[in-house]
Amino acid sequence: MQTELIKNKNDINHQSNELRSAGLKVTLPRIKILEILEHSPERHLSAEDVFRALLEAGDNISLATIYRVLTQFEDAGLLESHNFDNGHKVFELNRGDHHDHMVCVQTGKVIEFHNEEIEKLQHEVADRHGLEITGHSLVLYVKPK
Amino acid sequence: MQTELIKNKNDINHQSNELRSAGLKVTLPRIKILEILEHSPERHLSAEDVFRALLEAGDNISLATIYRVLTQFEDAGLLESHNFDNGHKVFELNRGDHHDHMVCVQTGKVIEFHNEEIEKLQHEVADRHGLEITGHSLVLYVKPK
DNA sequence: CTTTCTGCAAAGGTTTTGCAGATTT
DNA sequence: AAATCTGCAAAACCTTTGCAGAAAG
Repeated sequence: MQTELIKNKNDINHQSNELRSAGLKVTLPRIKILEILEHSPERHLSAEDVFRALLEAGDNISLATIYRVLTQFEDAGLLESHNFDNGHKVFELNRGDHHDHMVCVQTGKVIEFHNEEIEKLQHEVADRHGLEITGHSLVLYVKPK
Repeated sequence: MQTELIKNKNDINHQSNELRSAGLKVTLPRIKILEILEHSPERHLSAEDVFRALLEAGDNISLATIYRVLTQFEDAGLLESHNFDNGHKVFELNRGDHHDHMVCVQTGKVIEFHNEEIEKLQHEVADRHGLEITGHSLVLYVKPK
C-alpha cells in the first residue's frame, strides 16, 4: 500500500513535469490521459480508445477534450500518431525510439520493429531523387503463417 | 479526327471488357470513372478528385455513385487505395507493378518508386516473427533538398 | 486577475445507406 | 422480366469549434 502510494505520487510528479516542459497547464484530464497512454497494455490508442479506457477507470472526460489534448501532446512531441489502413488514427507515447509497425489483419494487434538497413535504403531512394525525408510511414499488414 | 474516333471506340471497348471481367454491368458512370483514372495526369485521386474531374468533363455523376464504384473497382482488383497521412484516401489504377510512394509535404505531389531490397528486408522481418505479409504500405514524406 | 482549460452542443467534412425509379442483361 | 445500378436525401462517422463557466498560474 505504502509503495503503491509512493509510486502514484512519483507518477504524477513525472507527468506534471512532462506537461510543464511542454508549456501546458497541469490539469486532471491531461494527467489522466497521459496515465492511460503510459500504462495501457496496448500502446497504440485512438481517441475513442482513450475515452473508453478513462471511462472504465471511472473518469468521464469529454471526447472533445481528448481530441484536443492528444493533438496538443503530439504538437509538443510527447506523442506520435499513425494512420493505419483501417482508417483510424492512433497515438502512442514518443519513447524516442524510432520504429515501424506490423498490424495483424486478423486481430488488429500491433507489433513494433526497427530495421536499420531499411531506413538506410529509404534515404538512398530519396537522395536519388534529390529529396530529403521529413517523415515516413512503413506498415506491414500480416497474419500468422 | 478519324483516328481520334477510333481511339475512343477502342477505349470504350477496352473499358467495357474490364468491367465485364470484373462481373460488373457496363454503365456510363463506370466507364467515365475508369476513363478519368486511366487518363488523368495525376494518378492518385480521391473520390472528390474524380468527382471534380468528371464535372469538368461535363459529367455530373453523384458522389455516392463514385464512392460505390471506386470501392467496387478496388474489390475487383482494378484499383488500389492508399491512406496518406494528410487523411485523404486516394485510388490509383492497378497496373500490376507494385510500387511505394513518396509524398512531397510542400506540394502534395506523389512520386512512385520501387526497391527490391526493401521488399526483401520486409519479408525477412515478418519471417523472423513467424508472420506472413498480406500487404504493406510504405510512404516517404519528402521535400526538395 | 489573467490565461488557459473543459464540457457541451453544434457544425464540419467525408463516407455510407435506404429507397424508388432507371438501366443493363 | 430479373438483376443491378444510379441519384437523391438522410444518416453515420469521426473530428473540430464556439462559447460560457471552471480551474490553473
